[in-house]
Amino acid sequence: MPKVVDHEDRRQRLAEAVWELTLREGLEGVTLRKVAAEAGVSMGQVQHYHASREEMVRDAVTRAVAALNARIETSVKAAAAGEETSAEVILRECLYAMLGRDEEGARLLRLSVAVFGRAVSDPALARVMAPDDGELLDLTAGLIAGARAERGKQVAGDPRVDADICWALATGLGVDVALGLRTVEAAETVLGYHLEGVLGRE
Amino acid sequence: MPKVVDHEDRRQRLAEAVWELTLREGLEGVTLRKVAAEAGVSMGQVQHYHASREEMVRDAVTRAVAALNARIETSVKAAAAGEETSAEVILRECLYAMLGRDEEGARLLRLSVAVFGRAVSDPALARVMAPDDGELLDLTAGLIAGARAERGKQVAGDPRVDADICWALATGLGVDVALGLRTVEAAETVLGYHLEGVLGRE
DNA sequence: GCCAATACAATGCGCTTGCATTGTATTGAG
DNA sequence: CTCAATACAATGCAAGCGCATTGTATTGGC
Repeated sequence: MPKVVDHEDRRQRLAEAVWELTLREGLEGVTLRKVAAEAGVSMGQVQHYHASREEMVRDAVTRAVAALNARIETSVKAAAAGEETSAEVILRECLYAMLGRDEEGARLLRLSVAVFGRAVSDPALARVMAPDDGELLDLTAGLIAGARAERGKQVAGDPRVDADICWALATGLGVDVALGLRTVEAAETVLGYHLEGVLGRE
Repeated sequence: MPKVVDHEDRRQRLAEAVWELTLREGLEGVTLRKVAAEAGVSMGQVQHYHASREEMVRDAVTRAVAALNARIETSVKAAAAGEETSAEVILRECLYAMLGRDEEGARLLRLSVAVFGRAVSDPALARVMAPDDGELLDLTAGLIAGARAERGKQVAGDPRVDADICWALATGLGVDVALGLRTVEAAETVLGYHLEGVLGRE
């Protein structure tokens, strides 16, 4: 009976306004009025789609996490579909995706770090940011094992722990990149150096 | 001519109140009134010592960074003064200090991550958080070279890059610990595993 | 055509915020 | 003792906040 609108589209637009504001002014700078202005809608509409500011932010963060996961998945598929379908290429592509090479990646990376900060004192947010239950780790461990086999070098070490380290290292480098303490290229070089050690130096 | 008070002590107490509030409610929860209440002083005193909220927060963060550096230095000296003065022991002690083993360390770690989040959209804060200009990296690189020599194993790799990786990894693990996604013990295990690879597996 | 449900828009309220202002108590120099 | 500088304490204020409320325009079912 009502005016028919695309709810998902509305929420996504609001979420993107929250992202933009968070990047520009931090999570504390996200207010109902500013989000409305940023999205170019009335404050009434914002309230209509979110019961409270807190819920609005949570929705925006949830969507950001989903977008980040989607990007990793996409980059893996893109690498796997290329002519070079070696495990090593996929592994690199997958890890580098976390360092914010392109613009959207950089935005999501900086957004993640901004949310990390708030999640320290907000368990609800921390839960939203929590990584997948080992699925990604399994995938990465498989890629590491595969890449080692490709190189034909014998390397001691549990692939799962090595995968864990790779992601933790990517996180640490990502923080530096997000804060402007390191360029993306420098971070990729460091991560590449580490991978050489993990896969067995040629 | 005036009433004589210890300015440094006043500022330090206010800074600690800011820390506590940041940990409990995030940086956005730090207000003049709350800081005054937390420190058990009047709001007038807070204003007397800080021209603005922003300057107050910056001072508190600066003091936190200094405290963190002091802790690393202390742990290095403590390790060097012990009976086991091997480079490897010092190296481990130094890196583990970043993971928040004791209570104060954990507080400073969580505080750092909280500030990271704000620093993404606040260059002035990012500058305050910026690490020392390679001094720490040089020290760590020296310890890595020393530890390798102790083990008597030939390991390929530039100690400086390896040191860089160690700290970036510690940062990544620290974020996980701060968010409660990893226990301190688990983080230490992972870091220890990485060090085995860096120093040459026995 | 009517009705009820939806999707907003507009306004208002109570509260909190950073900060300015003003008043006052304390001190050491002269 | 006087005086001026310091160290607060107390209060006030405009702005901005989240949220509640109310009004209105649009739609599809009957």
